[in-house]
Amino acid sequence: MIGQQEADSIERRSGVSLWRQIADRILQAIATGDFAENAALPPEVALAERYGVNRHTVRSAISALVQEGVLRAEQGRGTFVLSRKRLSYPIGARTRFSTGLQGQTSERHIVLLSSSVEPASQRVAEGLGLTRGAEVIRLETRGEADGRPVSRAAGWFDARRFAGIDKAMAETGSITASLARFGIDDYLRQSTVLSARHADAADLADLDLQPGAIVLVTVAVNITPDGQPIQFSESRFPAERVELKLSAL
Amino acid sequence: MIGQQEADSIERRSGVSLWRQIADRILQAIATGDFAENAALPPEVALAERYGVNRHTVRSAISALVQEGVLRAEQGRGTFVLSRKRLSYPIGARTRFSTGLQGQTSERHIVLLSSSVEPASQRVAEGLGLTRGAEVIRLETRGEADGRPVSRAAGWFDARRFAGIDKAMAETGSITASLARFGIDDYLRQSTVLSARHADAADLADLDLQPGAIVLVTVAVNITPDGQPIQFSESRFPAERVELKLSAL
DNA sequence: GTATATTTGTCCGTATGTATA
DNA sequence: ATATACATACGGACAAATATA
Repeated sequence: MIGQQEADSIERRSGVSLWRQIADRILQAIATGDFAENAALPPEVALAERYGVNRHTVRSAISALVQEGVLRAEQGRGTFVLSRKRLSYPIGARTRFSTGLQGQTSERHIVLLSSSVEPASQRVAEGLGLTRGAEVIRLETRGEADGRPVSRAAGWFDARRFAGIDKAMAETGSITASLARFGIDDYLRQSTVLSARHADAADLADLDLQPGAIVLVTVAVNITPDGQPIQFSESRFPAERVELKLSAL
Repeated sequence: MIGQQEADSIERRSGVSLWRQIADRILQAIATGDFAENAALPPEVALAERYGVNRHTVRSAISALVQEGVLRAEQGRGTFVLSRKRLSYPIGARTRFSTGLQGQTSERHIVLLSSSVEPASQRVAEGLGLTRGAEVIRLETRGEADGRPVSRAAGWFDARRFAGIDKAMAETGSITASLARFGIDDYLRQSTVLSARHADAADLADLDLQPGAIVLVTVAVNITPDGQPIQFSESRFPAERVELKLSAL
């Protein structure tokens, strides 16, 4: 026999593009365990030879699977099979970062990335019941669990009522604890709007994602039990690592 | 002057790849209105000449923007700028398709695509409080608004309690009306788990999407007011057309 | 620490296929 | 039918990041 022929070989002019056939073969290999989770795929040139195509054709297949969140390619290192387990992040009347992930991770915390004072944009002003342009404090945070980023959030607060919350946040590492310093013992989620999109450049950097990754985006308003809006927020979650579990609001 | 030089020309060996620079230029052109919504972009060869690169480099840029949900390429026709308005689909204690979209669309309805009887899988059985393998009726539906698909759902019901719900659904075009025939006047959303992923081949066909599109996925259980589970469902929403608005559960 | 090899990323050019106008 | 425009595939060259000797 001259030349190894695989049982389920790729076919030219079959109506299905070569790169798609190769991508499906790789998916199959992952499903059957031929390529284990977190394991490195053979180099592109090796795959090209195995499937009898040009390296660029293999690259198209890999590129598609990177987009689909199955693989991760790292220049100079290799291409790896991603793991598929997700954290379940609860969203409900009392959405809190740390307590929500309890039991799912051995460690979790919030890092304050930056804070600033700025005039309220239209949507922030609406959410907080302020006039547009009123001063608000903006806190940029990242949530991490077991060393991996699981959320990236911007929170806005009325600068007059919550002057110094940036300092409180830096010291406590907790929104809940920071609000407590201002006499807020309890707060509720008033509204949440949820969407999904591809990660932009900032998301990629903040959440350590690969181009093509998906982020879940929540835009929310928190209020006191008696109905005063206290926080407007936009959060982004890497869809490959997090799912959102809606509980009673 | 030999050769037109644009003010903000693309730069080689600037650290940013040519295709990314071109993608950003296209984004900018859309933002400034140079390329209007739903308008066709110039052909690839024209863009290649405009930016002084090979056609493949333009293709890389376009490909990235298609992935990002900004453009839509149609073989033989052209490449088009997508519109960015989204429907806001409410999810809450009483999530209903038709009433939820009222006011946002002039027309909306549910199409029953298929129905079948099958043994309950593990997760369906758990959701409905049945034993695994118990007979369940599965309804496949698509929600459409103003002629465009906005959701694709599979719903499972206990086959003994809801025998004939497939027929009811075909006649009424409404889950709520169908359940009413079985004496269910009201039902509540017990749980919802939300995730996002790239559309697979079935999603692309069902929802009329382009490869690389994102779908929001909800897995939910509906119960009667006294707590009996009646429906397990998995719904997929095209993220480019729908956002989810969480209301009180 | 440095050179070398490995591996993925970018860009070009060419040819051909396929869908649409 | 013909032309247009996007899609696929190949081949080559070099750059950039990483791993290894």
